[in-house]
Amino acid sequence: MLSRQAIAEAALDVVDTAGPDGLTMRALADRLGVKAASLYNHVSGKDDLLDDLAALVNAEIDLTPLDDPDWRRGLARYAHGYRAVFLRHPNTIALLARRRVEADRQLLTYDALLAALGRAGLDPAAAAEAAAALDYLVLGSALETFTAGFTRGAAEYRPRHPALASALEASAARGPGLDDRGFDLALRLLLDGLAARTAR
Amino acid sequence: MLSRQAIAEAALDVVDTAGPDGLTMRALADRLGVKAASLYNHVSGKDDLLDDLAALVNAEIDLTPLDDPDWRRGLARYAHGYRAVFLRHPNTIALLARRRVEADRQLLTYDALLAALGRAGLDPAAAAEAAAALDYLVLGSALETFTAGFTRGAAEYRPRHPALASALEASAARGPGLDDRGFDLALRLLLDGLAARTAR
DNA sequence: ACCTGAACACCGTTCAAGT
DNA sequence: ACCTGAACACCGTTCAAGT
Repeated sequence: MLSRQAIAEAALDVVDTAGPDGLTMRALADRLGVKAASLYNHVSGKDDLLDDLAALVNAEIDLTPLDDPDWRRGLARYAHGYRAVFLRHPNTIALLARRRVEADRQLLTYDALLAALGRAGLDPAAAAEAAAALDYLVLGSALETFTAGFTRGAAEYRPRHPALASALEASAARGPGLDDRGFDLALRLLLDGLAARTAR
Repeated sequence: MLSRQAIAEAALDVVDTAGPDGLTMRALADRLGVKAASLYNHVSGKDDLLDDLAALVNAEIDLTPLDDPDWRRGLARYAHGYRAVFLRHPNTIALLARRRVEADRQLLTYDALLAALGRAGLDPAAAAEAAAALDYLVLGSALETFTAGFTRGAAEYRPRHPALASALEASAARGPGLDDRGFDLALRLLLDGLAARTAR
């Protein structure tokens, strides 16, 4: 009944609902109807569990857009899908950040991305830089959610931080989704720039 | 002797040397030559302490480049300085991510950035998107350090992940600093794109 | 082979007691 | 006003004991 797979899935559930700090071995065991000590028959410790969790989240990333013959459209779709995964599981980011890339699935993801960048016309060194840039953008946008940081209304910021107030106000007038628009803007400019480079 | 300021500075020291998990109230008190319970005379709890820590790290960001009459150069320098701060304190990122922006100094930072983007010719809504994009890039690049994730050599990746192996190999031939180059690339393309927009 | 109870050294936090 | 010792409910992890 209990298995690495089942444990990882339950862990993702717990993190999604209870936050990064809510993922304790005891809470996880509870969700699985078992005692904390039992988990150690299947994972060597919490660190090992987090590796499984990273693999599980990574497996949700759709790689098929990378096969799109229109590489620009493919990369845009891939990046959006990549970001959507972490927006679905925002609590995992702080938990999984700065871990080494070891899961097979994760290596596969980077390999597919780099291959796609190569087919787009970038040499391997340039592809590495572009992949890093894409990674930064996706993870940064999922990590930070610019908007959520500002808890007060524009009017409250106005007296002491007028540029901030105007920006939040003007952005709200365009509707919600400043984070999405900021990401789209950066992604578009990045892909524009890459297209200009491959054209040369 | 003991003060919020002294506690926050000691906390940054502890985080830098002992990692995010190493920052415990007991370890922090130890470094200050005091008992853990004493800290609660100055901060209301660990969460309060992390707010101070966020403000302290944010205060290291140099805002003077934003006054540069050459806005493109100014934004580039600001972004590099911003990133340098988090590269100096990488352990703080996972700790401070996804917290609301409440410290005065942090609000000031965003206000100054948005004002600079306004002077560059962006309307407030566009400035907000550009600021978000810059934020994503800086935090993502500081969070992830693309290179550090791959612990094995290119040769080891080759059989199963050839594009990854080639990219790592070609990048290493250009010298270390793939993370810096990836960030520089994304920043350049982003600023190029913004310049094209303000020109219109 | 796998689950459990009990124990270990650790957390954050509270609070009465000291000075 | 501020520091301390002791205690609380919690951690991750180990291990002998059960089945």
